[in-house]
Amino acid sequence: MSRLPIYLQILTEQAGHGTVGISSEQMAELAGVNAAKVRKDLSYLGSYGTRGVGYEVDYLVFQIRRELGLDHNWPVVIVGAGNLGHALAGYGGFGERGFPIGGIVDIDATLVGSTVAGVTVRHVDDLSEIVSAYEICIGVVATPAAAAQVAADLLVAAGVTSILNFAPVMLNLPVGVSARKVDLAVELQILSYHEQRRANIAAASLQSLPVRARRSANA
Amino acid sequence: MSRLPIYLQILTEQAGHGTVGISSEQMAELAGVNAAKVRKDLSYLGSYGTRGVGYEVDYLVFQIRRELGLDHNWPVVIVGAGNLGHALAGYGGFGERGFPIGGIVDIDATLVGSTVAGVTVRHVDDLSEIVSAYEICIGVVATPAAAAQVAADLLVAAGVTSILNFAPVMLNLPVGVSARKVDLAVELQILSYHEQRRANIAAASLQSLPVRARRSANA
DNA sequence: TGGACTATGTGAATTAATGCACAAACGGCA
DNA sequence: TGCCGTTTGTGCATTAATTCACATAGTCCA
Repeated sequence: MSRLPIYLQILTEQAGHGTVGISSEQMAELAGVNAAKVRKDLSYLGSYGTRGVGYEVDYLVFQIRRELGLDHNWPVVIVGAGNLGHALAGYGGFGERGFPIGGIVDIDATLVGSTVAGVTVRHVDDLSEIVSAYEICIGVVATPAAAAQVAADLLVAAGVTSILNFAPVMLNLPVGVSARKVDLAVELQILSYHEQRRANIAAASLQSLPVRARRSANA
Repeated sequence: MSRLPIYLQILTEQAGHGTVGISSEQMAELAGVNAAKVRKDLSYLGSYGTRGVGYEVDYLVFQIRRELGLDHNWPVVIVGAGNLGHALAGYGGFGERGFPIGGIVDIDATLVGSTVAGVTVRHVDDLSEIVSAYEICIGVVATPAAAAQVAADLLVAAGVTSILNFAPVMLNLPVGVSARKVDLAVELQILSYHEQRRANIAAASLQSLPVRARRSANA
C-alpha cells in the first residue's frame, strides 16, 4: 500500500521520542486516518501486533522497512542538472533516507564537470555506464518538460526500472517500468482549488444561494 | 477532483500543438485513464462538450482554470531558505504557472538579506506583514522536519489558509486550513517497494513458490 | 489461578470509485 | 430536409476501498 511510508515516518518519529509500544488507535490519530484501516494495512504484512497491548514500534519499523525494500540503499541517478536537478542533489534528504545520489547527468556539455553537492555532473552519454557501475534501479527526471520523454527513454535504455518524474508531462513508458510523478504546480493547483471553493462558498452565502445554482444560472 | 490539474496539463500541451478539438477518448489515452472517467469528471464542471464532436480545447482549458481558481495569480510565501527553500525559489515553475513567490523567510538571521532568484530573504518575524502585503493565501513549508510545525503555526497565525508541506512530518492544523504534503523520500520509497516486489517475485519464481507462502513459512 | 480489561485481526456491511453501455444530441452529406 | 456516423452525458452494474463490529488472544492484578 502507498500508506506504508506514512506509517514508517510516524513510527520513526515516535521511536525518536522513545516510544516503545503503540496502538492502532494512536497511529490512526497521528496519521489522520481510521484505526481499522491501520490494522488492516499492517495485517497485510503479517501479524506483528500483540492483542491487548498493541505494536512494538521498533519491530514494526523493521518489518515495514523490509517490506518497502529499505533494508539496503537504492542509489539513484538524476537526469538534468538545471535548477531542479541542482536542488534535488543539494537537498540532503535523499542520501539520509537510503537513496544516495549515484550520479547526475546533463545533455549540456557546459554543465559537465561542475560539482553539485559533492557529485560531479557527467554527460548523459555516460548514463548506461553509471547505471551499471552503481547497479541503479531508480532514475529521477529533472529536465524541462520538453526533454522529459527523451530522458525517460534513455533511463529505460540504460536499464532503470523505476522513474521519479518531476517534469510536468505524462511519460510514455514500457510495461515493467514503474513511475511516480511529482508536479509541484499540480499540488499548488489543488490548494488553489480549495481556496477558490472557499471563496465561492463565502460569496454564495452572502447571496444565500448555493454556488451550484448560481453557476447553472450563468450558463 | 484531483485529476483536473492533469487534464489541464494535457489540454494546455495539446493547445500548444495547435489542437482545436479533442475527444474524451483522446484525453483518456493521454492521461492513461478510462474515457468514461474523463467524461464524468468533466461533466461535473458542466456540459462543455458537443455530442458527436468532442470538446473545444481552449474553452475547456478556460473552464478548468476557472474551476481551479487559476484565473488569477496566487502568490505564495516560502518558509525556510535552506537547501530546499532555495531550490523551490530558484525553480521557475511556480511563477510561470500562476504562483509567484511573494516572499521567502527564514529564522536564521545570517540568511536574511541574501537574494534567491531575485527574491530577498526576510526574517520570519516579517511573515504577517508579507502575507498581508501580497494578500497571500498559500504558504510553503520548506524547513527541516523539527521546525515544520512551528513554521505551519506561524503561517496560520499570519492568515494563510493553505499549506504545501515539504517536511517529512504530519502537520497538526486547525480545521479550515487545507494542506498537501510532498515528501520526496516517500515517493522514492514507493518506487523502492515496487523494486522490492519485483525482486521478491523473481526470487520466488526461481523456487516456483509464491512470495506470500514463503513469507508465512518464515513467520 | 481466574476474571476483568484491552487491543488486535478479520468477516461482513457499507460506502465510494470505476467502468460499461446506451439513449440523446450534434454535424455532415446527399 | 432527413438519415447516418460519431461522441457526449449518465443510469446502472461492478469492483475496490473503507468502516463497523466482534470474536479472539493477550496482559495485569487480586
